[in-house]
Amino acid sequence: MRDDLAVHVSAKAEYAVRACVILARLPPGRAMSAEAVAMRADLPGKFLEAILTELRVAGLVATQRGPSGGCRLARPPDQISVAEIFRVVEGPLAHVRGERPESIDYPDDGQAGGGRVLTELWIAGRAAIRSVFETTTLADLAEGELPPSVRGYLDAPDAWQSH
Amino acid sequence: MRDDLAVHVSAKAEYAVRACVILARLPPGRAMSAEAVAMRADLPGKFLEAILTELRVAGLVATQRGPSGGCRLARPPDQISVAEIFRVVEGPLAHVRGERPESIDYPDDGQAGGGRVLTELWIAGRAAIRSVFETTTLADLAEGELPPSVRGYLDAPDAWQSH
DNA sequence: ACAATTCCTATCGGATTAATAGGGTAATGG
DNA sequence: CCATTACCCTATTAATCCGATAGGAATTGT
Repeated sequence: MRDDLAVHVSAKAEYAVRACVILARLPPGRAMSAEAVAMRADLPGKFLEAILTELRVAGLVATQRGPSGGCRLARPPDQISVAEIFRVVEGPLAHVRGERPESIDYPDDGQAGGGRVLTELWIAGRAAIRSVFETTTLADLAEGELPPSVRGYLDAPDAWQSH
Repeated sequence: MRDDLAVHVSAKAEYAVRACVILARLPPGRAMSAEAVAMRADLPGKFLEAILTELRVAGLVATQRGPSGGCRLARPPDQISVAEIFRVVEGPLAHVRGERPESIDYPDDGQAGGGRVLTELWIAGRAAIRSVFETTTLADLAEGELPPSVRGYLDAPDAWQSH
C-alpha cells in the first residue's frame, strides 16, 4: 500500500527544502550553481534544476547566468518559511479530494455523513500543520534549531513513535 | 498543477470518514447495506464497497451477509478516531518521500541541507496533525461538535483563509 | 428456493511522480 | 571575441497511483 495520507511530503518538496537550506547557508550575495547544490545534497541534477526554476519563477530564488553565476535566495533566510516553499512546488498546503478545505460544501442536513463539522475538521487540520510549517523558516533550519512553538510538538511522549 | 502538499485527504479517505459517520449515527446493533450508505452519502457504490471491506479487515467495521445484513461499526463511535480510519485506507499518517519521518536519516554534518533538525521538522508536522485527527472521534463528528482542543485551531484569525 | 448482501478478482483510463535527454540562450572571464 | 559556464526550455519516459467499474461466487435470512 502506498501511504499517502494526511501529512505527505513528496520527494520534490523535500529536495526543494534541502536545496534552499544549502543556499541559506551561503555567504550573503554569494551564488551556487544548481549542479553544485545537487552534488552537495546528493540529488538528481536535472530534477533539482527544474525545482530551482520553479522557485525562481515564484520569486524565492534569484539566478544569474554565466560563469560564477548560479542560484541564491532572493530574500533573507529568516523571511522564507517552509510553507512558502511547499506552496511553490506543490500548491496549497492542504486539500481534500483535490479541493481547498474551505470550498467543500457538505449538504447541511448532515445526512450524507458530512455537514459543517467535517469542513471544520479539515480546516483545523490545515491550521495545525500551518502552525508548524508557516512558523519554521530557512534560517531556523540553517541554524539547526526549530522555533520554540514548533519544538513544543516534539515533547509529546509519543511524538517519535510510529503508531 | 495538482496540489498535493502537506495535508492531503484523498477522496478515498474522505469517503471512508463520511461512511463511518453514517454508520455511527445508526441505532446500536443496527446494520446498513453498503449500497444504502453509498446512496445516502452520494458516493460511488462499488468503490465504497471496497473501502468498507478494508475497514472490516482492519477491524473497524463489522459486516453480515444476507438479507437484513449490512455494515455497522465494530466499536462504539467514541472509540474510533479519524486518524484510525485514515491509517486503514491510506497507511501511516505522515510520510516523507514515501518513508516514515523517523526512519529518514540525514547525514549529521548537515552539509547536504538535511541534518537532525529536518527530521525534527517532519516529526513536528506529524505531531501537529495527530493533535487534530487522533483526538477527533466518530462520536464527535456524528454529534456535529469537535473536541475543544481541536476547535481551538479554528480561532486563529486566518484559519479560514486560503493563503 | 429466493433474494439480499457481502466477498473476491480483475480490469480500466487518466493523472501524477520522479526523473532524463538534448539542446538553446545569456553572461562572464580572459 | 570567444570559449566556457551556467541557466533556460521543451519533450519524453517508466512506473505508479487514483478513482472507479464489472461480474460473479459465497453466504444468510425468510
